[in-house]
Amino acid sequence: MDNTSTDRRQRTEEGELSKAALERLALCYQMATRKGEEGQDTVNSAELAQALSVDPTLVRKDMAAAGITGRPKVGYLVADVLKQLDTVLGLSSRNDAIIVGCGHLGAALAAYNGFSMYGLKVVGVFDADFAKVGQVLGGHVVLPMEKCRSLIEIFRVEIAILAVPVSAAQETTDWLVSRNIRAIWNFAPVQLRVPHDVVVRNENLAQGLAQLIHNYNRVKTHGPRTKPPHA
Amino acid sequence: MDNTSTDRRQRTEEGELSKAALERLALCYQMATRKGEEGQDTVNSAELAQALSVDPTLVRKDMAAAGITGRPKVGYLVADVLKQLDTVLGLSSRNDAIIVGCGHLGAALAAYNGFSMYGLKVVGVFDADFAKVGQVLGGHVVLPMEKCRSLIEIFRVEIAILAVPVSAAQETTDWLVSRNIRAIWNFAPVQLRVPHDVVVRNENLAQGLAQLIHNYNRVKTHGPRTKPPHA
DNA sequence: TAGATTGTTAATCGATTAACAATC
DNA sequence: TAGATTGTTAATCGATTAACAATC
Repeated sequence: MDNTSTDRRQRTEEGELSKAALERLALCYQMATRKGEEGQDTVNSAELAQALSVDPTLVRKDMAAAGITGRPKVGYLVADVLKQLDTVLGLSSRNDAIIVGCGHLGAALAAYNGFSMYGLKVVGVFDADFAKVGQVLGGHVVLPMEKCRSLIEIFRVEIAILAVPVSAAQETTDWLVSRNIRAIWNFAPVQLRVPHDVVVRNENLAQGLAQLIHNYNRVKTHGPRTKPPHA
Repeated sequence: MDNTSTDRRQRTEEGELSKAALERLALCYQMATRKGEEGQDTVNSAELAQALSVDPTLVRKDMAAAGITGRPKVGYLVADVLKQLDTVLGLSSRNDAIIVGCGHLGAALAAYNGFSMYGLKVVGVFDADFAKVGQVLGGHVVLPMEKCRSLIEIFRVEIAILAVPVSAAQETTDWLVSRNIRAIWNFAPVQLRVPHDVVVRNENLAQGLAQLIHNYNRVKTHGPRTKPPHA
């Protein structure tokens, strides 16, 4: 064969990754990071599949969709996986973000230092409650909402982490959108209404909990699923 | 037709709700709660569908699968929806749980008071780090791991909320499982290995973030999806 | 009654899996 | 070369949507 890797690069762009595929790829990224730390420089689809409890074919298909090519008999180069997924998952891009709402969850998020790994830099933390203004959370001084507008403009922030109560969520969202926020990581258990060009990711903890409890009760009553994931 | 509603009740049990369906139903539950608070006593599939950005038919199918019957021209009784979803989502069951790991996230979870709504009662909060032991978080005194075993036995706890670092996650899980924990709400970004009869729900924030950023970048580059959700 | 809304069956669509060819 | 592992095409499966009948 006469090509090395240059001409198949285009495919990367067109692949419409499904939500499920994206989740699996994020997991693959984590696995690959781990493998790298352990000194391995390749991973194969079987290992990844086992860790994700899915079919190896599916992993290979996801890899292909993400524009990652492996080598027969070898697997995927960890370096390739990390580099390409960096791009596909958009992890390599640097983005500024603000946190709005400093209840317990907002405070935890403000103090969480794992975001930087994903290219997110928190440049401001806001709360409407004056009692909270001035507190220091994870190196950030909590600012009043009045300051939010100018900060968004100065840093050209387009990403907001929303951790306000349900009652304020929609209103705050509308305000943020009108100030040019284009992506919202929503921790309030409401379905936000936003224009089509604004991206929302809901992190609905109550929903996650409900699902856990449901499955727990199901297993308790009916026993574990007949078909074990991948023993 | 000659039946009222008694004989179609059985169906409730067999319906294998998919993960996606479960998520939608959890959202329906929230919507119905809201409607109830606003004084409405019915909701129809169109309203719900709009709020969830899905097809009305899908809502009706989910309702049917959950064993909820509506009335033509009226919709679903809010009371019916809440009562039946209480059961289906297992919200009405009361369960004791422990929180393991009291970093920022664990602390936020310990202080979060929304769990009780879902029938979960936190009966103990633990950390391996002695520096954290004795702190009070949301009304709970942080206990050392040594106390964990007996507390699990005394309360017959089967649900654990895991908020330890990645490095400790699998080990802690193995320990908890050996002590008879049967459901784990996992906040560490690792895929835990557990026996088939143990239920795990992953709340992988990094994964959520990766997805948000990916979509944000996509929209920024290619513009919003051609097919608007449900304008 | 006429109209609105549910409930269900059939059609479509997309995602996963199986089979196998390609290739290092 | 023989064997392992990727990559791809075809088959299956499940979930969503469309069409329409049932019913309040």
